[in-house]
Amino acid sequence: MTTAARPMRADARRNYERLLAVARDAITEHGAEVSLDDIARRAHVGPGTLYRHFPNRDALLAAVLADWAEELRRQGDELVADPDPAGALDRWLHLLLGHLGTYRGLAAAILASAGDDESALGHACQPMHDTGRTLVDRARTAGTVRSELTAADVHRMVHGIALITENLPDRAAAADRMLTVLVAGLRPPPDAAAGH
Amino acid sequence: MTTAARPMRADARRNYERLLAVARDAITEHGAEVSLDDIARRAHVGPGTLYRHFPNRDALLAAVLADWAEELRRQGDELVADPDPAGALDRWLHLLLGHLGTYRGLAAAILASAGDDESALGHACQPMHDTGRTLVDRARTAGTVRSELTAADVHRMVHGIALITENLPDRAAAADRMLTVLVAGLRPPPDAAAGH
DNA sequence: TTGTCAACCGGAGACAGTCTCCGTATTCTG
DNA sequence: CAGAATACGGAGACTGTCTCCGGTTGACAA
Repeated sequence: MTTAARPMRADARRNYERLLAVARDAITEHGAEVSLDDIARRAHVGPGTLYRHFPNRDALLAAVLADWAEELRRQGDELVADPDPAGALDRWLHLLLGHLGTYRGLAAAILASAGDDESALGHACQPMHDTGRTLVDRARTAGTVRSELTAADVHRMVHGIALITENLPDRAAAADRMLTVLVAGLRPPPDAAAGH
Repeated sequence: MTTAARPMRADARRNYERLLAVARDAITEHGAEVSLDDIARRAHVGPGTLYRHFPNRDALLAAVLADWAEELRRQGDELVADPDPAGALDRWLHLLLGHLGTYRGLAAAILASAGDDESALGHACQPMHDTGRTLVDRARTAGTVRSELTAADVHRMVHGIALITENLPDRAAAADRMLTVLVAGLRPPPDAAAGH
């Protein structure tokens, strides 16, 4: 309909794959803010070639994260099928936080791209946001999440935890402590349903 | 002892003041990541002059934030004097979050400088961190904050909230919702002291 | 195989930002 | 007012982003 007018030329496909592989390594090693020209150099390709295949950093990130996002979507779908709203949400938040720790700078990039229709990364993360919305909404309906909270609020907070812990020496432990606080704080205050 | 070998030369003092004033405006308008060369230009001063007075962005930020930090310290001291540990901490976190919203990029800058002895900004924020530590420690001792949490954890989370809300259209409201979650989540689980 | 052309490559270079070096200018001091 | 101490400022080195376009390569038909 819109794309795939013709299969890629062989050299183009080669370069595309090579760039993707190099980018994955570079981002693993140096975080999501690694120099793009550097990736091009490491892939033995001119900057023009990189920018032709990936118009901007977001697009490259989105391509690198394709599997990542797919895995998250899959696991999210399982949780959506889980009959326990509170437990499923809890596990989802842990899952999400773990995934956000995969690369440095990832949470910041996703946060910045959220809600931007132009952003390839934003598009790539849509399933993730959808899953979150489903789980949060369901939990709120079940009364295990404060009524005033948006699904976006909750996701944003998880991203925030990833953000503020990513340079800590005891990252995982600190992130865990904070997520515990978040999960506990999500619940409505005990006397919320009592009054009136 | 260490500093103030001699009063500043008149032209130096003039430039210093002018840079500070221009920087305050620029940061208010464009956030903490505004171009330093641009600040120099606006102050009708060469980049060299700016960098002589403020060796790096942190130093400039620290100077701009001097009043800000002092005000926070003052209000923090009042809260330290408050006999109610839980209430004082609650008010402190609100206060802190409000202050962190003063300039865009502020929370990120402070977060990055925290625990760096070389950083002028880190040094400028020391009183803020001290106040936080006092209030959190006291509240934890009083049993209104989970025992596993560090004062740094709590501060970091407030910074996180500032960070993730700073570009939202309904910043203040979202920040409020999230701080409510944080404050609620800080409390130990109801059955924590019961068992055993 | 060869010719043709659309598709693709790569790198020069424009632009913006950080930060330094050092010849020149200004201020202070006696 | 002269000399010394201090400060100025801008050229420019460096890094990173991103574009433009002359030259090259691969796909396909003849």
